[in-house]
Amino acid sequence: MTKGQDSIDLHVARWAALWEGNPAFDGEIEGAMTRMQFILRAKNRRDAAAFAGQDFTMEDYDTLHHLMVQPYPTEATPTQLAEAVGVTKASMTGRLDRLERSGMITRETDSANRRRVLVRPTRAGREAWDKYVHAGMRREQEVLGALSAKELVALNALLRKAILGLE
Amino acid sequence: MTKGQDSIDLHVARWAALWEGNPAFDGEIEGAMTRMQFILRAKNRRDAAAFAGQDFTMEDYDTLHHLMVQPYPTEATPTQLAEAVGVTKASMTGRLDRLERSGMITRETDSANRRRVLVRPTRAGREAWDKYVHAGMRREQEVLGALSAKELVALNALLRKAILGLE
DNA sequence: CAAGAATAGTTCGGTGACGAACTGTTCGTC
DNA sequence: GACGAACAGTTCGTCACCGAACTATTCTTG
Repeated sequence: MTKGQDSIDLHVARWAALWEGNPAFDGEIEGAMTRMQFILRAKNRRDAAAFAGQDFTMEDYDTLHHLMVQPYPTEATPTQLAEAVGVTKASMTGRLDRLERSGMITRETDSANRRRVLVRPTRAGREAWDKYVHAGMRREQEVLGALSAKELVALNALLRKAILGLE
Repeated sequence: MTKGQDSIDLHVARWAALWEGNPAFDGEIEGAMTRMQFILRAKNRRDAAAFAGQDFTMEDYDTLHHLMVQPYPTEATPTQLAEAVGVTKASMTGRLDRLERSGMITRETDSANRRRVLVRPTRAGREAWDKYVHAGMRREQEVLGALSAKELVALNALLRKAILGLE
């Protein structure tokens, strides 16, 4: 690869050639979206490899993780978890079924509002999370490892601005 | 939301509190990854909405799109497409089946290497792509709409650096 | 040049996600 | 305080995806 160019530069250049002179195409937008996708995919591949061939899956960890990091840690409802994780309530039911079956969480109907269900991690759940969280953070740091602390701050500033435009 | 803070700031602050004093946790890394996920999710939701309730699905478009933007446009193998799109070859077989059934592409075994299959868009395929590509770009521009041209360049510079560290 | 390794694509079985429909509970309001 | 709307969670049917096994070619090498 030419120095200073990544594979997405090629992709964008190729596409730009098809759109020559058309102002509707913005290579910087296309590049930014594609690059973010690329980076997240790299992270996901690493995660998948780390959990491959185990009984404790990436989804299990993902759900457990969001449970541990909730505003009121160690307690959340299925709907809250579904939103945090980014899946539907129906999918969350399935995920919680599995976690409950393997003894990682408990489900208890909230006595104050009997429609709600309170999900809590068990001791085994906490331990499973604790076992994997460090390696998970290490993988995240790996994929962004080329950036200095200052650059990371700058990156977050830009991303934050984009998000504020959406919220 | 406090001025200048996005929802991910809250998420990171909450998590940081759990890790107080532990240098293994880096809020900037966590923030950057979570924000990229957030932005791509926003894009994906918009795309899903645009294709909802139609016969022509988001996956159909996705596949067709990568076919049109290949190095040799209008011709690619299933494996190339699978890698470009980010699914397995098995999944790509299914996607191509559907596109072929609906007359968007043709499959022809390469006479020079009869293991390979050459995928090409039909006229209908090109037209379908053309119909959706503009709106798709508009959606991408929407989710990054808060950023100026300069900021987009800066964003790409940072992301590029991260990717070069991975490639 | 024959036999085994590598490659391209497909088939198959299983899993997780989704939207829609359903059950049970609580809220709102007249 | 009764009844319809809203809400929380689950169930159900369908669909796309994945890894592994399989078929058919082509490459390699002794």
